[in-house]
Amino acid sequence: MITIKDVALRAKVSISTVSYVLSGKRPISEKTKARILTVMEEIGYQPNAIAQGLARGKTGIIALLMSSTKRDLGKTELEFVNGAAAAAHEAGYHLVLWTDPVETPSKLESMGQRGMAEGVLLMEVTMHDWRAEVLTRLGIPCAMIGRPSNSEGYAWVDIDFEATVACALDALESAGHRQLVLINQSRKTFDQGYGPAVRIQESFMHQCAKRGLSGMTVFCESEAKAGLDTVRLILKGKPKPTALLTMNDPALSGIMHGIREAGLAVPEDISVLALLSSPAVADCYWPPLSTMDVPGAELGRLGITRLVHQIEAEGSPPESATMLPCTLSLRGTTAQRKKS
Amino acid sequence: MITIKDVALRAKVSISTVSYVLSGKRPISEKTKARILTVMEEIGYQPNAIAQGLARGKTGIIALLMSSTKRDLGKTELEFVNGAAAAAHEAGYHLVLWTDPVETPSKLESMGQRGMAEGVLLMEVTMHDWRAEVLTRLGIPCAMIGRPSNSEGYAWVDIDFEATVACALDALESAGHRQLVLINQSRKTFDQGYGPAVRIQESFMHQCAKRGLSGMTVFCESEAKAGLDTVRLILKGKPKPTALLTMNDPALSGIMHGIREAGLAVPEDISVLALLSSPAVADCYWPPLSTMDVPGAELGRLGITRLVHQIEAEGSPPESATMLPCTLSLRGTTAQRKKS
DNA sequence: GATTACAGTCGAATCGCTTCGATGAATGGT
DNA sequence: ACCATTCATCGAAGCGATTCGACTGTAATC
Repeated sequence: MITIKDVALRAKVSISTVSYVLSGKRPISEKTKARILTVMEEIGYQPNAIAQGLARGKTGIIALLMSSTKRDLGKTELEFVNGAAAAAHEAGYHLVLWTDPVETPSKLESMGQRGMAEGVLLMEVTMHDWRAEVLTRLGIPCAMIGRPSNSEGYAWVDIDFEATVACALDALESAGHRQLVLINQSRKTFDQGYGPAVRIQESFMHQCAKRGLSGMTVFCESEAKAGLDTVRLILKGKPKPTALLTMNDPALSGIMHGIREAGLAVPEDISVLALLSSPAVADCYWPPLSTMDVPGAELGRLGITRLVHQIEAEGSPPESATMLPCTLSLRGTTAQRKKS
Repeated sequence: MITIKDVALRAKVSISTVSYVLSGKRPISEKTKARILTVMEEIGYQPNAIAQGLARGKTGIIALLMSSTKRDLGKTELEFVNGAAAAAHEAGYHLVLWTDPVETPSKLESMGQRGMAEGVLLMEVTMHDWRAEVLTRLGIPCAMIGRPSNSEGYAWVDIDFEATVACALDALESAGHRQLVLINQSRKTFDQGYGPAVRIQESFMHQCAKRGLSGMTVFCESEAKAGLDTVRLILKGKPKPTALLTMNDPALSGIMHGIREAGLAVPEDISVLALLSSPAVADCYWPPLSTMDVPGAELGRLGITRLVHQIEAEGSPPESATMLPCTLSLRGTTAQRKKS
């Protein structure tokens, strides 16, 4: 391994001088600087990141903590990761993946206190998530993608669920729809306090009431079969909905099939709008789904930005929390309500 | 920060004794050991990973190098990551994501030589990938998911394309299909030497010839619209295929739609088998797609296993390279050829 | 012409831990 | 009773950087 010592020896200067050339924290004459730089080039010197980490007490590593409950990442989570990785890189940090489930505070402590990561970005945050609290107590900077019910004083970014629902309802309402059903994720997911499931449902109920729309919600396991069953039940019900909002990508195929099975056409007889989905999913269907797309990459980026702020401006309060709305993409599954 | 020194002071032993308790590399009396362990517990000591890394010259970090060409990961790549992350954790390593594009050897060198990662796992390997070569020259252990044309002497795991194609053709042939078309990815992807695109096509042509099947191949951009165009062209052609094999998930929706548009029913009139796909994608369609699923997670795990072997058994030759076949899932888009 | 001020450089301490060699005490064989 | 082991422990030297204080000239100030 080529060390700073080799450079110093060969350039006939002291180690510290080499270091100052690198950091620029003290003036070094142009002549010396040029000589040192040349030597570095010649012997291919690269400062050792670990040693730097030890010496200056910062490692340049950010941990991405995923899966408090779920084991695998989905398409959307993946976008968080992509966005976060890009942003971390731009901010000069490495991103390490912590995928091991963190069930207990002490486990989190043992991961955090080992000094590898300067900060932690939390994903899949639930309503009663304790991780940010534990980390903060340990003095480890952290930020969240998503937020717990008590998010006061923490750094986070999240989807603006209220705005997302508002946007979805605007579109549907102006197309004449009055009878709506929201197909949420499973009851279990909801009860576990999964933020999107809880907040979308809350906003939906609240806004339907305010607008005088008939809005029902149902839970549905995340798989095609469950979607089929759910939709059968819905279409058997009394006031048939003219539009379905879904929060459950894995169930979509069953849902779409169930609708057709009932002899209904999409979007002529019934509209379908997938919330918190993505273009990639939308394009799997025919007609392509109308969706409200999660700004995954942006959330990832923003999460890192917030975290880096926490790390570098220690002491100062977190930057203002940010909520990003999903963007509406009307494709082929939404239409004006049929005058029947 | 609580250091080993604090533990030593409080337990009235030397620093080295504490270290030996932790590593077990020298015998320590039960009494002393117990006392030290107690102190650690009391003051909540956690060894500093960075300092350990510096001192023993190994960091416990593995880098996952993605996106030499593509910018974002897809579903399958995602599974690699998941599998790799899990395996890395089990082997006691951290996984850091290197997402910045590595266009030049020197860029790779500068990343690698900084001593942060002990080894590198390469993803999205193309036929003429130079990264493994560069890393090997630098003495940095590496392994690949996928393989270049000259894979001799490197550690890699890959899909067994030959077996995958064989399995697919077995299924189709025994269902009476003789006229096949393979819809590959784009010509550009193929020309860039993307392994799966090249090898599947090779195997397909070769095996069709051997079996006396009529096998054509076409390129198709990775988007729904291109799929539609491609399928229109195919169905206009002379000897109409009775089965389509696809290697292009993003184009699938267009392909499926194009078939229906031509008045054909799947699977009655024409079978569709998606190669290198996944259940999640299959379930988006109706009927659910028959697929050959990539064992993504296993490949990720195996890649890490190979890499860890490289790291820990330095000098010894790489373990035998492994190829895993995709598994056939017959769902709703394949059927016996219609006797017309 | 003595004084102050920097620019430019060096040496040594430090970060938290591992590990080698040395030391002293206890054990065992004869 | 003596020498050779083995056990348990300590001190000190790294690992590869950063950074503080000190030192040496040379230029500017009064």
